[in-house]
Formats: sequence, C-alpha cells, structure tokens
Amino acid sequence: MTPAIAPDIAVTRSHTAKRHSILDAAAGVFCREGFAGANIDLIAAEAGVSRQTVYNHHGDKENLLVAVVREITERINAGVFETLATFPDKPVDLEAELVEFAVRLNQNCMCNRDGKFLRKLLQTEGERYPDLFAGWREHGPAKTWAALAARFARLALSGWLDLDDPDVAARQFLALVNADLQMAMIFGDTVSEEQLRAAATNAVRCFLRAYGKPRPA
Amino acid sequence: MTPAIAPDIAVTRSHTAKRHSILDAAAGVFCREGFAGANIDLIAAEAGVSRQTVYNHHGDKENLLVAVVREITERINAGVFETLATFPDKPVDLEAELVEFAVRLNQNCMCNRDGKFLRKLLQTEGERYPDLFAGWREHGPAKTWAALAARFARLALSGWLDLDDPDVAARQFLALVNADLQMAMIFGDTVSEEQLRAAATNAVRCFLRAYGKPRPA
DNA sequence: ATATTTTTAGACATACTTGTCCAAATCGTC
DNA sequence: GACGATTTGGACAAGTATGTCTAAAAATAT
Repeated sequence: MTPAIAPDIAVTRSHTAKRHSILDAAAGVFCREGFAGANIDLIAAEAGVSRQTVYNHHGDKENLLVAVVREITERINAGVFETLATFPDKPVDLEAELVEFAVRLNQNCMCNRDGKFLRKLLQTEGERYPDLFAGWREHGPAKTWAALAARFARLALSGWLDLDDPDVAARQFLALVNADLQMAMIFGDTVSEEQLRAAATNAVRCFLRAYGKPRPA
Repeated sequence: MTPAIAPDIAVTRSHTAKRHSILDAAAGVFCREGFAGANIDLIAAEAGVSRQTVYNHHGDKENLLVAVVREITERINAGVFETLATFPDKPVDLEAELVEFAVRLNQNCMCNRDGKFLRKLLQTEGERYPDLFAGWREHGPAKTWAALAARFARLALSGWLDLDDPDVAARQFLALVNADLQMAMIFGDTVSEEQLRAAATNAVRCFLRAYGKPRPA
C-alpha cells in the first residue's frame, strides 16, 4: 500500500515532464506562427514527442492553446508578485534603488520569454478568444498597478515623493520604464542588460523630476 | 490623342478603386486572422470582388500582404507628419496646447484603424518578414522621435522647458501619452475621446512637472 | 454599335492540416 | 523475465486553402 504511491509518482513525473515539454514547444510555435499557422506536427517535433502524445495530453488544438495561456499567465503573475516584493520600501538612495527595481521588473516580467509570449498571444488571439485572457485581464495588470501604487503612496507618506494620484503615477512609472524599449519589444529584438539599465535610468530620472522630493531627514 | 488620356484615367480609376477596396479588406482580414489564418475568399468577399480579381491585382497572398503593409505605413507616416505640423511651437498656454497636441497624436496616429493594424501586423508578422517593415522601422518612429525632439529642443531654447536630452524627452512624452491606453490598445478596445483627453492630461501634467519651467516673459 | 479589356463564377488539381485509429515498440515496475 | 501503461509511427478520412484555368458576362472606349 505504501509503495503504491511510488509508481504513481514516477508515472506522473514522466507524464508532467512531457506535459511541460509540450507546453513549452506549443508556446513557442503559437507565438511564432499564430494559432492558425501553428502546426501540431511541428509542436510535437519541437517537444520531442509524437503527435499522438500531444493529443493524449491536451486533446484539442484549442485546448492546447488554453493550457499554454494558463501556464504563461500563472508564471507571469508569479514573477510580478516576486519582483514587487523587492520594491525599495525603505530606501537609502531612492534613485539608485528605483533603477534597480525597474531593471528587475523588466528582466523578470516584461522582457523575458514569458512576457514576450503573453504580449504576442494577447495581441494575436485576444480578440478571437476574449475569455482566454479574461482572468489575466482582471488579476494581472490591474493588480500590479494597484500594488505598485500602494508602494508609491507609502513613499509619499514617508516624504520621498509628492504625488497627486498614486495610481496614475504607477502607470506612468511603468510606461516610462518601457519608453526606450518599445521598438525593441515590438520587433522582438532581445535587449541587453545595458540597454535595460540605461532605459531604467532615464525613466527614474524623469519620474523623480516629476514626483521626487528632496530627501527626507 | 488628347482624349486618349481619358480612357486610361477611367480604366485606372475603376482599377484603383478595386485595388483600394481589396487592400482595405485584406488589411482587415490579415489583422483579424493573421497571415496564415487569412482566407483569400473572405478577403474577396469583404472587398466585394471575385477571388480571381484579387489574384489579378496582387498576385500572391504574400504579395498582397506586402502591398497592405506598404499602404498602411505610408498612410501612417503621412498622418504623423501632418500631426507633427500642429505642434505648439509658439505656445501661450503650453499645458493646454500640449494636451491638445497629444490628443491629436493619439487620434490620428496611434489609436485609429491604421495604427491598430500596423501594430498588430508588426507584432504578428514582424519576425517572419523582417524586410517588410524595415522601411518603416528606419523612417517611421525614428523620424517621429527626432522631429518631436527638435520641437522640444526649441521650446527649451525659448525658455519653456528645461531638458537634458530632447531625444529622451520625446520618447518619454510619447510613452506617457500612451501610459493609460496600454490595456485598451492591447485588448483592441476602442477608446473614447474622453479617455483619450484624460490620458493626455495626465501625461502632460507629469511631463511638465519633470521638464516644465515657469512661463517665460 | 462594336471591340477590347476587365471581371466574374465555377471547376479543378494540389497540397496541407486536423483529429482518429491501430498495432508495434518502449519504458518502468513487480 | 513478465506485466501494464504509455508512447510511437504511420495510415487514414475529411475538410479546407491556394493558385490556375476557362468560358461567359459586364463595362468601357472608340
């Protein structure tokens, strides 16, 4: 009885290993070719499994897309949450620490593979399958903005910032951080860490010129 | 001899009328369905012509995509140029006039049909056909930024702004103007003029807090 | 009114994709 | 070594797409 668990685990491990492999490959192919252009044979080949296995695991092609989107949004949300936890709540050098935070945000959430995939899938399939992204739409960016706004509001309370509307400031911060990366992202280029840091520096400088206060005692 | 021109014009008129109709329909379908998912029968139906006519005019499906992209980028560039000409070079109330300029920019270039199409086509087919957008990549946003930067530099010279780097400021201005519209645009929602004006107001307020100077004499 | 050109509708061959079915092979466990 | 389940490769039918071809129809210029 006790060892009965072992085989289940082993089977499941191989199972989930292939599952992940398939989801990874499917994400890549869906992202590259779009839903209509995605070829299940190609997904199977890139995942290193047979086509039948793909159908065994995820059934329909549409079902597979759903699974891919769920996987990616979950990872993205986790990354955002994790990164938000590193916000400089009690800064010493606010400018430098905000720059580092912005770099982390871009590296972990916006510019990585998942971020690129989600952005692209959203734009290509968002209108065709609105339900697909409904969950992310509500729990994704809105929650991020709110969380960031709360951090900024606290910085305002402790005298570091002078804010009218923390929500607007949060959105503007994110927009500024991406200002110099728009082209690279829209063209799918990979951005070096130098570019990322330069963009973050420009963004934070502007942000603090607008909302910064002389350092509190 | 003189009337020999007339028939050519007439033929060409009908010809170009259908050409436009086809390009319009193709733009819509390519944008909705992606290149792989776009159905030439559907394009023909939406254009109100027969499928054969589509092939007569543009040959290949790929060729049709090229024509569509060329058409849209040209219109976009024209719209940007036209809107840039309305920049408040000699402002009286800089904040109000920048807000109006930002609204025009969004209405004429970013949020209209062409802007949405270009953005979507770029994201879906940009990596597959890099040459397709090479022209726009060089002559599109870069030129816009440079032109806008020049305007800002002049405002700085005349004492309205305090700028380190006009190029950075131009990119940041555009980023701020889009900050509140990101979600709507990525989800393909249509934005009301109120939303647009509110977004522009927030953007300009932030921009001027960062770079504005007390009004010159 | 006629002649020339474009447009149309439909048939057509070709090719590709999805999703299913099935027997053989593979893998891990007992 | 044998068992059970999963995986595999390939065959298969059905549907759909592209691009070509043809003869008839329509529109336009002379």
